[in-house]
Amino acid sequence: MTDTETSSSQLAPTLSAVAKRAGVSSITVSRVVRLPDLVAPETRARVEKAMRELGYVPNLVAGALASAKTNSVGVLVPTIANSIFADTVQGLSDKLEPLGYSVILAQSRYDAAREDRMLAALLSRRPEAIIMVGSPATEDGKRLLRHARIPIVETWELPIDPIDAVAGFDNYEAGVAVARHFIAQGRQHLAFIGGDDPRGTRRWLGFHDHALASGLRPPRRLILERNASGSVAAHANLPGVDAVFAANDAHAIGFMAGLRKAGLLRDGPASAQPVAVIGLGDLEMGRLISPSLSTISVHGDAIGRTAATLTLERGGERRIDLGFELVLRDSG
Amino acid sequence: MTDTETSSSQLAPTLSAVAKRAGVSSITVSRVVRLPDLVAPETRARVEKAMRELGYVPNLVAGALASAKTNSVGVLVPTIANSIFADTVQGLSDKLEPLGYSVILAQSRYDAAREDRMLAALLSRRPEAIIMVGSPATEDGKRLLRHARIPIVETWELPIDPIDAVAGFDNYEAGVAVARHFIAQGRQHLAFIGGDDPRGTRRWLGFHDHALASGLRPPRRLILERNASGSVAAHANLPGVDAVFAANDAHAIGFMAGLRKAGLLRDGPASAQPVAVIGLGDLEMGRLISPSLSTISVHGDAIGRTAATLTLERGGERRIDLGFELVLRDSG
DNA sequence: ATTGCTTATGATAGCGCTGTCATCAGAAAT
DNA sequence: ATTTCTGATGACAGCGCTATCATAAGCAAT
Repeated sequence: MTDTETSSSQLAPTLSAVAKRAGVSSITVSRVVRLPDLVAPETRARVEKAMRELGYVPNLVAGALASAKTNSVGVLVPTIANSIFADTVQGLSDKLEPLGYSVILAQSRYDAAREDRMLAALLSRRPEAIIMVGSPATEDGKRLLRHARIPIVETWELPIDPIDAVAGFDNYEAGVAVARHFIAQGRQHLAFIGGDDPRGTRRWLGFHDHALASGLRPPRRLILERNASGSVAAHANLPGVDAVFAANDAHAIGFMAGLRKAGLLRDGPASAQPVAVIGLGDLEMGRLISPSLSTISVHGDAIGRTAATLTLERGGERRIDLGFELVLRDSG
Repeated sequence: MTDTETSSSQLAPTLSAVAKRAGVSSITVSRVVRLPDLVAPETRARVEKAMRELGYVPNLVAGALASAKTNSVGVLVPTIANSIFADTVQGLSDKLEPLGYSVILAQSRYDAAREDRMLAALLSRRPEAIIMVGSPATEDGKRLLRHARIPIVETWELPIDPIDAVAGFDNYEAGVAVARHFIAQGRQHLAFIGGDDPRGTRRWLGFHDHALASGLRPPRRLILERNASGSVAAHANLPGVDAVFAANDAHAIGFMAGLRKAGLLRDGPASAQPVAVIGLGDLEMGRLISPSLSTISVHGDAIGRTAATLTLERGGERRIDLGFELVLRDSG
C-alpha cells in the first residue's frame, strides 16, 4: 500500500474520520487545524499524522456555515482581459490571499443586467466584502449591496453618494488636466475617443467642460468599440483635429497607428506632432513605442490594494483618492 | 415604513423566515428558488412576495453543504495583470458564469510554494473542478489534485503525463516554428529572450533544438524579468544576433524599443530588418505598432472556453490541442 | 368502493464543521 | 485539605440549507 490514503470510500475524509484515526474527538482535530497552540504537542503530532495519512483537506464550506465566516471577497469587474482592471484584481488578491481570503471573481461585461445577476450570485456566496469597479448601474444593484451589511468598495471612481467605501480617482479632473495641457500647448481642435462607460464619460465631461471654459470650440467625441483596432480608423472621422484624448492607452496606440498611416506621426517630441495624443492607463507598452505615449497614469494595483485594505478595516477614512498623474512623453 | 425589509434583526433572512411569512414550510421556499415548476402558482406567488419583502438572498454556502455541490470552479494562474492569461480567465468565466458557476481565482505568482498553498486553499472550498495554467510545480501539488476526485484541467501546455484533462498547445513546436522561419529567412545568429517558467523553457528548447539540428551555432538565451522594460536593454547583451524570439509580445516590443534606440529598426518589411523579432501572444498592440510585430498567435480565450467545457463534460477527448499560428508581419 | 396515479406539500435527518459550554487533571495558592 | 486557576480535551447543539421519504388530496380507471 504505497498510498495510505487509498482504499476507504471515494468520499473526502472528514474531521471525524481523522479524529477516529487519531483517537481524539473531532473538535480536537478542528483545533489542530485552526488553533494548534491549544493542543498538546503529542496529541497534535498524532492528529497531524492521521491527517497526512488520510490526505485530509478541511472543508471550508462546512466551516463557513458553522462559523458564519467565509473568508472570501467578491470582486466584480467589467472585464478582465486586456484591461487595466487586471492590475486591480492582482493588487487586491496579493493583499487578500496571504490573509486566507479567497477571491470570487465575476465579470459584468459592461452589461447592467449581467451586473445585477453577478452581484446577486456573489452575495449568495456570503462574501465578507464586495469590491467592484465603478458603482452598480441599477437601483436594484445598489439596494442589493446596501442591504448586504458587509463592506462594499467602489473603485476607479469617486462617486458622490457611495454605498460604503471608495478607492479611486477623479475621472472628471483627469479630463480637465488633459484639456488644460492641450490648450497650454496651443492646440485648438480637440477630440475625445473611447467608450461610453461611466468612467469614460466622466473623463469626456471634464475634457469637454474645460475646453469650453477656455474659449475653445466644443471638442468632438467619438465613441468606439472596446478594442483598439477601431481607433486606427478614427482619424478619418476627425478632420482638422489637432489633439486627441483617448480614454485608454490601447485606443491611443491604435489611433497613433492610424496617424502613422496618414503620415501624421513624427518621431520627434510632442511639439513636433501634427496631432497630439494622450492616453490613460500608463501601459508599459506606451513607454516602449515610438513616439512614446503621453498618458494619464493611474495606479490600478494601488487601487486594488487600497480596496483590500478598506474591506479589512472598518472605521477610518472610507473615501480614498489615489489621484492620477499626467505623464508627458513624445506623443502629446 | 418605506423599506419592508428593514426592522427585524441585523441577520440576513433565512429560508424559514420566508417560509413563516408566506405560511408554508421551508422546503417549499427552497423549491420556489430551485424548482419553481413543482410549486403551485398561487403558493409560488405568495412565497415570491415574501422573498421580495424580506429581501431574501439564498445562502449558497448552506446549500452547497447540504447538496454537496458548490457550483464553483477554482482557477489558478501565475498572474493576471498584464498577462495573456487574463484572456483565458475571461474565456472560461464567460462560459461558466451563465451556468451558475462562480470562479474562485488564485494567483501563484510563479512561486511553487505559493502555488501549493493556493491549490490547498482552493480545494478546501470544494470547487467542482480546477483549471490551472500549466501543471503543478511540485509533487505535493500534483498529489493534492490527483486525490481531489474532481475534473482538473491543465492549460497552456500539453503535459506528457497530465493529471486529467488538458487544453493547450505545444510550446516546443512553437519554438521550432520560429527557428525554422528564421532559418528560412537566412538568419544565422539566433537568440531567445524571456522568462524561465516551464512554458518559456519549452519554447526555448524547441527553438534551440531546431537551430542546432539545422546546423546553426547554438542560439543564445537571455532570461529576463517578467516586465518588458528589461528587454529594452537586452540588445546590448546579444552582440551579433540577427534574429530574436521573445517569449511574449511584451518582451518583443520592449526589445524592439531597444533596437530602435540602436538604429537597428526599419519601418520596412521583415527582410529589411537588421534584426528580426518574433513574439508570442498576438497582443492587439503588436498589430498597431510600427514595424508591426510578427508573433506566434495563441488563442488564450479559446483555451479558457475549452477548459470550461472540459470541466463540464466528463468523458470525451480529454486532451485538446488548440494549436498556434505563426503570424508574419514586418518585424521578423 | 378500491386501486392506482399524479400533483402539491411537508417532516425529518443530516451535510461537516465551529461556538459555547462542560469536564477533569494537575499545579499553585490559601 | 481546600480552593482556585490553568491547560487540555470533549459533548452538544446548530449554522441554513437539501435529499429523501411520507402524506394528503384529487381524479380517473377498474
